[in-house]
Amino acid sequence: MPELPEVEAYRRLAEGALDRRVERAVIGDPRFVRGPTSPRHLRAALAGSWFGRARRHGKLLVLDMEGPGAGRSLGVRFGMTGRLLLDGRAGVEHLVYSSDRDVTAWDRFSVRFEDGGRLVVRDPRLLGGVELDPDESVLGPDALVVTAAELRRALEHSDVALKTRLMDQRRLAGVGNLIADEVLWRASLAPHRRSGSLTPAEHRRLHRHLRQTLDVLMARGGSHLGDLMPERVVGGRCPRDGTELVRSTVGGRTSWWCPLHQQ
DNA sequence: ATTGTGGCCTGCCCGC
DNA sequence: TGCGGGCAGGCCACAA
Repeated sequence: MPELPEVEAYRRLAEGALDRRVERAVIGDPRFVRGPTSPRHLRAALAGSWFGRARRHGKLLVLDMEGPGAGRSLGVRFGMTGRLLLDGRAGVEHLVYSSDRDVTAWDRFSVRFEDGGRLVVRDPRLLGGVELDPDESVLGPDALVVTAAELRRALEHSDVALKTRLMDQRRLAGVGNLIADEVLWRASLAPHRRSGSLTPAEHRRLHRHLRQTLDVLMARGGSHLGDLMPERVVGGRCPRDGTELVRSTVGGRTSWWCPLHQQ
């Protein structure tokens, strides 16, 4: 599913859409337009402009506009099944929990450029969305570049479960359910640990594994390519020590973890 | 302010 | 073979 590694791949793909004048935007499903802006207003804001920059903040892709719409930006969220295509090419080939089928009915939003190319957001389940001028100030530091001090500030002084806090996009932006399980497994920390209970050594360990895990998953090409992922099934075993994994719900999310080495 | 919960959305998988 | 129930989780509205 689109967590930070996928959205980063989408961002790189979207760089191929820069400096190409928009002929028109096509709203495939009005429900996909989020925020206070109407679909009609969004179309008007995009027509004739072009994107000058493709940025990523956590799981949010931000396309800064130039030309008539200079100063505005288009935010794209991919939910758990969203895919980005540019001129028919996909940013990510495979998405777990989504469908890899080529169904144009799932094209919820697209931008047609004057050169004839298209940037398409394809999302079977409509869990993503596009928003004009998304509020980025509500997002925590990006997980890919978060410093140890920032991560500690995001986690300390809280009785909430560690995993819940890691996935709170206002505290730390970019970590979703699969990556949270993978990082905690690598860092030997139990998902239900109180967020504020980490020792300085555990803070350092978690920060190191967060950065390392994101690097590994981006190199492998997806958030679903972690070492723990194949074992996130009934009867799955810890790849490190062979212990049968426990499945529980933490913060309303399905969590798999090793009861032996994650504490 | 912070935290928890339920609902949205729909393709896909499994069991009958 | 077709059918229906359950499942997946990011995000948001809402409640406490």
